[in-house]
Amino acid sequence: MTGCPPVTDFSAPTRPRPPARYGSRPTMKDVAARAGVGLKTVSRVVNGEPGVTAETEARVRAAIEALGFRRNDSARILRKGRTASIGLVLEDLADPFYSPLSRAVEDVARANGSLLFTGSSAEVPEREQELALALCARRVDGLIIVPASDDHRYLEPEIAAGIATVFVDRPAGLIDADAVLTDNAGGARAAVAHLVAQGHRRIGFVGDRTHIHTAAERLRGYREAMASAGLPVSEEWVSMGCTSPERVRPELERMVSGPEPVTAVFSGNNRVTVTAVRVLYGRARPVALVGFDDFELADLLDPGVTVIAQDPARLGRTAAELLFRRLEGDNEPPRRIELPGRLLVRGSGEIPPAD
Amino acid sequence: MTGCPPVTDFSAPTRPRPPARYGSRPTMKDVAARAGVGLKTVSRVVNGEPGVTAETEARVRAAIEALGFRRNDSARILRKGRTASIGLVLEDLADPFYSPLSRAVEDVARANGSLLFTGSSAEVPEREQELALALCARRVDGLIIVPASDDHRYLEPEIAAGIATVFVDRPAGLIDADAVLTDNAGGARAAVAHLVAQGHRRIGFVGDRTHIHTAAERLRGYREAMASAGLPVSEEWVSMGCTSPERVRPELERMVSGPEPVTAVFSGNNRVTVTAVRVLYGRARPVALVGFDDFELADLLDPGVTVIAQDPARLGRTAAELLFRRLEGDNEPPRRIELPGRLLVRGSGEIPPAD
DNA sequence: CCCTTTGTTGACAACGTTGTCCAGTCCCTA
DNA sequence: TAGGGACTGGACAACGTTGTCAACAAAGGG
Repeated sequence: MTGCPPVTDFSAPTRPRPPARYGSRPTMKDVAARAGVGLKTVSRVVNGEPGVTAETEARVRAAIEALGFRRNDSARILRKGRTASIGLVLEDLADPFYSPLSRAVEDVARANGSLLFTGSSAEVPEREQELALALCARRVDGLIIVPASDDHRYLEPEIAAGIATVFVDRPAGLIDADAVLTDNAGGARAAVAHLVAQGHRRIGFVGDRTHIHTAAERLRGYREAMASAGLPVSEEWVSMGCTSPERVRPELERMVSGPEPVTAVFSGNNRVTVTAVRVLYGRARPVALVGFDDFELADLLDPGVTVIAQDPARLGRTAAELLFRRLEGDNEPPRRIELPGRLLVRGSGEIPPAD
Repeated sequence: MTGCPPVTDFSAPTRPRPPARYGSRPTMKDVAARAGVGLKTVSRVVNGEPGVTAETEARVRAAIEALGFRRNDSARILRKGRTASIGLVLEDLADPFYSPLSRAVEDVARANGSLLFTGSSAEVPEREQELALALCARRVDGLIIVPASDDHRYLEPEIAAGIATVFVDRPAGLIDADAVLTDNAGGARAAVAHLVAQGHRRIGFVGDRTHIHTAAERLRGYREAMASAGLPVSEEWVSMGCTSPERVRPELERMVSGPEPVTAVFSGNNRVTVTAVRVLYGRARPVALVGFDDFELADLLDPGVTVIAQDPARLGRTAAELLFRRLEGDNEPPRRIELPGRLLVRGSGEIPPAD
């Protein structure tokens, strides 16, 4: 963050690195020559295939050790067809929400003997496409994508060619594909119903851009819950497109101090919630708050923040498991799996209406 | 977390997935045949090499489009030697501390035209080795490792064979290799000096297992700062090996209520700090707290938590940049880069001594 | 009109591995 | 001693791409 120069320690020169020529690695042929056996025999030893005398195997292993040989998996992949790797395209690797998700995907991949390519789209549709297609060119066996774009037709040839694809957190656009989502509308309904149950009648909603699927769904849930409680919704209480703290803050100020001030706010995501805490906490007239998405330390604040928690690890695990089922030959039509959200009651959502 | 079954929506069957045979993808040969040109001409078009008529190129492109061809990078890699991919071995993908670090590494990789393999060691040394060697077998061009083991001699043949390797957050064990670290001892000294400056004389330290390099360094910094302030350290005030909240809690209780109670605590990492907040906040006799590592919302608590902040994004960026310099042929002897920590004053570290 | 130059194109080997298939060797039985 | 089975080892092609090099056509100069 700051411009402080790094403290660099040029320690005493030691073993100088060899010139790092790539082709200098020994191959099976070299091992075979050194061990005085055929090429295929080395292959057999390396892959633990049967049909090699203990004595021959020992000779081969000695040669491997001596030369520092390691099998070149690129060549192996080319020959075998399967790459034993999958790709994960996230919206933003730096967002902690995706940490448990990535980890869960990795665990499932590992259990299935696969390595994991990871990349961020940074919410830029072109970058998502570029990344996904680069992974396809590497011939990953499958792809797990948190969409940043609304149009995934570019993946059709890839899917047709057999690259299994599962979307997470948001559904695919314009193609019919597997998706694992949180029940956003249901979660939003639960959040609003909870506030209604505390006696609130004027409830605000602050959310992200409408074209983002999760944001739209949560808005829908909000409206449905208000409607089914028989409560009117003033458009003054709804604010979409709040992508940064600077946009959230004035909207909230307006809602709580207008002619018909809201007594409770339902915030549409993590970032909005944090800003809402900063704005709403410590006001003379307390405002109730329920947020969508849990965040670390939400329970340490005073009062704790009541939220609808998603389970990112479970999203990731479910998606990865579905992916590997597909890779094992499951040819059922595309499936949509919705995981429930959970209401975590911590205090901020239980503040009664001020009037 | 809960055992709720997912709500599965079997939507109407649509385009049934093709049998997903891997070998079914068209190759350059197929494209060449369809376009009525030679193999190499297709290669030229795909790679944007000069020497192809506009008319021929159009024919080739049409064939590519019609067949849904995409270059097989596995084969390309085998032929060219460079994989244009690097590996990142983390201690735990699910730890949010590594999110910005991963992202920074990814950004640098992307800028250098590389893809990123990611994996977690889960702090298990064998798993770190297994993962790192698997990445080497894939012939990644380079490796960035957050060590979980104390012995990295297993990497010597790989490094000798030209796989550039940079360690982050903790140095390599028993080999001489590039490392990018935070100045842990320096940060710890700054933390303790800050508490001393507030008038504290009995300061406790709670840290992770001693064999973890960062924990040991922070302990060293604590002792050095106490010594240079001329303050004695009772061993009652020092507690290492605190890996879980359950172990931290009793240690803290003991320190603040013993015969010589500490008036301030320096907590050795993120997780310890969070537990310390839970234990220490709201006590009748307030205890000052400075933590190593920043965490989200540390400023929202009351009082805000004073910390020594690392800059994980900068750690990642620096390591990745060093790695790519090595890949470009920088053969200088291994380097150790230490980045400074920053003291963020928020309140908890400025509580004066209670007595 | 022939020779050279320039520009376009394709045949072929190579990258390092694995699958197929055949040739030995050994031992056992007839 | 010959024949057969079981086991071990190796030659060779193939995976899909790119680098090398040579062939060929068109164009330009003498």
